[in-house]
Amino acid sequence: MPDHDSTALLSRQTKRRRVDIGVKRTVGTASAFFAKARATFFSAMNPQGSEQDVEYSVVQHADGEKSNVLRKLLKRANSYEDAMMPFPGATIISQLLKNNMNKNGGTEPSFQASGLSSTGSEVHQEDVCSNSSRDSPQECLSPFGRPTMSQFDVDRLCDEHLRAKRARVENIIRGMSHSPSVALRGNENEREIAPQSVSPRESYRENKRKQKLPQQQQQSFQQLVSARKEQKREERRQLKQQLEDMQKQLRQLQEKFYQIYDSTDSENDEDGNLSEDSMRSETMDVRAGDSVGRSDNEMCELDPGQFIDRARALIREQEVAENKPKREGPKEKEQGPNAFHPEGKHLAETLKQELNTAMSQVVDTVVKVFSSKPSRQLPQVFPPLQIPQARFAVNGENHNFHTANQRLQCFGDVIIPNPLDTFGSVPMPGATDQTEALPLVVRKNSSDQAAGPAAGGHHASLHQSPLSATAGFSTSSFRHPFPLPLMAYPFQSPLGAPSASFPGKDRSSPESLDLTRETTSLRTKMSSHHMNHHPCSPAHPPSAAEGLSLSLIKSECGDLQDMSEISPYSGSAMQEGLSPNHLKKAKLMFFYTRYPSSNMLKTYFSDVKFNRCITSQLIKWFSNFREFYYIQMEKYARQAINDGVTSTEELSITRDCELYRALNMHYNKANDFEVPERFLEVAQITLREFFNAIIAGKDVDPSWKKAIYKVICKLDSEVPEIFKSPNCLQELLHE
DNA sequence: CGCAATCCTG
DNA sequence: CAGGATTGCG
Repeated sequence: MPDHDSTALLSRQTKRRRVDIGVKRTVGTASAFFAKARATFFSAMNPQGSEQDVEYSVVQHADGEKSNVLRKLLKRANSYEDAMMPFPGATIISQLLKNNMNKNGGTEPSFQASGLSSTGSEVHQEDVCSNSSRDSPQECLSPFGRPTMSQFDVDRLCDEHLRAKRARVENIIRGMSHSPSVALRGNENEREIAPQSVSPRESYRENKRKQKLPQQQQQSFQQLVSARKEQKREERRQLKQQLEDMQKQLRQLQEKFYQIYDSTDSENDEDGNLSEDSMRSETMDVRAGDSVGRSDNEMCELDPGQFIDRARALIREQEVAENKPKREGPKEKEQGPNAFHPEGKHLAETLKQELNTAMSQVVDTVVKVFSSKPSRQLPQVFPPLQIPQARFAVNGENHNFHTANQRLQCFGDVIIPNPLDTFGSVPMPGATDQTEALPLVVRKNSSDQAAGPAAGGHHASLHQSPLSATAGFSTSSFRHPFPLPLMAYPFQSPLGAPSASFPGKDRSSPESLDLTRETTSLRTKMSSHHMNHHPCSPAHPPSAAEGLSLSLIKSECGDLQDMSEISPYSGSAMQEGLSPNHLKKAKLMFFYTRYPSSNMLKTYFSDVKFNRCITSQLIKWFSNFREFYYIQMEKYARQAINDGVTSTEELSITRDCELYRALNMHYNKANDFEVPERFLEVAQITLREFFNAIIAGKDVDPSWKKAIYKVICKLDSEVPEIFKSPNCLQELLHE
């Protein structure tokens, strides 16, 4: 006779007996996989990537002269950009410009992307410092809080050339009565003095100190993540605004340009005006057309393709504006104004050329950034992603909004390797489009870079600097074990958005942050495992501890092995953690498969950057699902027995039975998913198995469930293809 | 030994 | 649901 006290029975049966049902272990993290990941990883560090960076920087420097022209004109844009600092990725153009502008200050926060080429990072650091100005510590950090990691020697190589060009351009600009030349010269002085007055060593030390700053900002990561969605939209909007702003500045320049014609060539008064007018009208036309599609709303939803078109239009507009005087001038007057004024001609040509080139470059860069990722045409520094392209084809979580975000996320990734963008290399942890916070799940140490091989090898520098090397940091001062660049981004965390609280603020009650349970777990884990190693951590306010939790967790997870795993840079579109949505998806998948293999999980969670932690967690999830499932089955079976049921025929599972409701409540709480019929069948079989086993008194055997497990594990059915889509939830639940 | 499944606990 | 413990396989 079965024990009527099921509770007692259960506890009695809970002798530590492994009920391994012998389900074949599908190992997705086999060594072969490691090898693959490693290969990818190394390929990511191939010298070509680094050299490419350098080349880019050279180009960029050569363009320095152009910045001088634009510098003044864009000054306002610059201040605007400052206002936007909180929005890291948003200031692509501004940053590009700033790169150039900063040249005069002798500081070159740009090209930090070179940090990617780890090998040179240390060597270059001295350069950086030799150039960094002592009185502006901020300059060692990018506006995004990213510490300056390296500086290319090419800076100096170009210096002479740049100065010559700069002098020329400045000369030209001085001729423009309305242009303030003070700022220019001031900058120039700075540039002349600052770099040489600081010894490289001193600067280096100083630089190192400064680099610690970002670490504290790590705390903002959580909020950052939660805010990323908002940020993306804001980012996009800001970027477009900047483009517009640049347009304005360009127009102003052009106006000045024509004013000069007026003042220097009174004879050509009419001509000049005409040209200007025509230019204006044309510009206005373009703008009028533009503005139609430029409402904030539309901008948010503007898809990269459109954006490219718009950018091209911008270029065209500029070209038109600049070519007009050239053609029309000579046309209306046999000999254009230029003919009479060689200097004016020179000015015109120079300005046109430089403006055109500079502007085109900027725009092209932005466009490239926008367009490259969606097509997965990543720069060489990025190893080919193994994730199926389909993932991106399917994007569009029902809302255009999400689509845009997903692309933006790509955007964030792409700018990383772009040496032209100082801040581009700032990782965009929130670069994912998910609305959920990053759980940061960690359980065991892991060394493999499973499915994320691609994601893995992005930043050579990160990979190259072994954690062990930086581990020394993580002592009393709670320094971050990561390579410094990693800590940077939290600074500018746009967190501002959703979680109004700012990262920098100390937070006595982390819970108020709407932290996910995972986060809490992390904290727990951290305290239980790492506090010893970080004597100071207990003293830190929750905020600080929290900031570290990510890195700590990750380092634990990575176990000092594959840096790519802990690199927030890993930057691909892959999520580094499992989100609540992933959990939900897993639960729904449970309706189809109770015993998914790790490979299957990788297939169906293709948007997740798999590593051992993630794999284990997913497996654990399904283990938990099974646990609940079997417990319910056993409970229900015993209940049926107690209710006098004697035949399995009487046991059936319908959509309105208690057991089903319990299961549905657990795996499909929102009840927004139609549970497949097959699941009912399996559940019924399971129930009957339990029933029969209990009736037969098999439950006296400590491992009596094992037989049932064996049966059930064969009943897995195919998971619908739609679950392979990262956005399957939206697609499934809105059908 | 690492991994995974399960059991158990919180 | 996660962490820890236990167990057993390869």
